[in-house]
Amino acid sequence: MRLTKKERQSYLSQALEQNPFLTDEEVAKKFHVSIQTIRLDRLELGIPELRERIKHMAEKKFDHVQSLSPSEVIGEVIDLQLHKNGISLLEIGLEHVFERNQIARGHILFAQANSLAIALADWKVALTGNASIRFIRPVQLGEKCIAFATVAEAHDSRLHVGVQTKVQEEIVFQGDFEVYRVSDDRGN
Amino acid sequence: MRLTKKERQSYLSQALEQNPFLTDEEVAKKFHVSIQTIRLDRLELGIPELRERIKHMAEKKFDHVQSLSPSEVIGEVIDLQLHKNGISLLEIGLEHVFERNQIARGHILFAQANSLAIALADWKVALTGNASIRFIRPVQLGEKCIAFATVAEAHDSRLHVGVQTKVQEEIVFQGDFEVYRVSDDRGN
DNA sequence: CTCATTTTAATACCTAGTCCTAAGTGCTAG
DNA sequence: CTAGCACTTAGGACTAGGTATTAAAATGAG
Repeated sequence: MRLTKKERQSYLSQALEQNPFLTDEEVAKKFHVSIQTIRLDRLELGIPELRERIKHMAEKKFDHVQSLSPSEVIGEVIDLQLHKNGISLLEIGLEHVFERNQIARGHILFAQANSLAIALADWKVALTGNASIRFIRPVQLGEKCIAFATVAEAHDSRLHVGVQTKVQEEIVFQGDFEVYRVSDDRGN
Repeated sequence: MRLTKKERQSYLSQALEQNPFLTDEEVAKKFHVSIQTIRLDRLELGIPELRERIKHMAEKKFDHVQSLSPSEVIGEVIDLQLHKNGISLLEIGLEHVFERNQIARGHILFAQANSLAIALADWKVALTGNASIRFIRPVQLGEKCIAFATVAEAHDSRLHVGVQTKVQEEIVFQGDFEVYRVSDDRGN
């Protein structure tokens, strides 16, 4: 016997995570055991069969594509009063962090704040002009960031928005954004 | 007979595009024809079976996730002298722009500059502290952004980096980043 | 040696198909 | 009216990649 049951099962879940397209037969050969053993393993580990795995992936992708294109909205706007204030929520996931240390990349927090600031402007086309920002403490994987934006100054075609992002009452990010309006067909 | 063959086939491809998870049986009921008819239709239209459709979707998603996690590297670093200067290239694609007007979202340019600034620091863990930035002109879909970063000040654990992003000699973005070092196990 | 765990085997069944042959339906042109 | 054609439906055989169940081996530990 090569591996113990536990070892095999741990390798199995790894392998399927890395390549979900493997059939039971293929992994069975890899581990030099019978198909049935692999199936028992999957059963115990609660890993669904190939087709279900694939289906779930496809469903996720489908949801994703339907709901938000990757860069379109970072964070979920949960409250918004145009030209006044807004709140956006973002849970830091694996796709947001440095692999090495599980700390959220700066531009993710920036993107959340920036998106919110732009959403505050009730203009067809709004862009960011200047911004000055401060990353106060690193944000870890899994933390929920709540960005609070308030309009400090409002002009015809310019908005000054202050954004504070907190994790559990603790400020982690602060930024001032100057958002300006574009006259539709390109402008500025 | 409800629909002609052509009509049915056109609705069929539409329906499957909109919801690729439909089985032949389900659409057969929808169109009040037999399963065989639907299968003939798919054959003629070159539409693969449910499982293949789903698999292809999953594969696409998989490729995506494998190649670049959306936030990991924004822009391609083409030149880098640690603690001195660096250059990064980014071609604005569909995934970077507002749908409405094909202008690159601010945080994309920020992300490119931020990634480059952090790459300049030869530290295991480097994070952005403060930054002040200026979006000088909107960047359109398809434009190639070249970010030039130079270190203005270098201390033990802090780096001041200036970044200028240009599209064909024209400055579109400017930022000053303060990058700081973290003593490995979390720190700061 | 014996007992429990682990592994393998064998069988029936499932879904969502493919591929193939055959037969039925509806309409049109001679 | 009927032969011919396009279209539709039906049926059977086979497929992959399983589930679920039962049963028999193999193996290791006490």
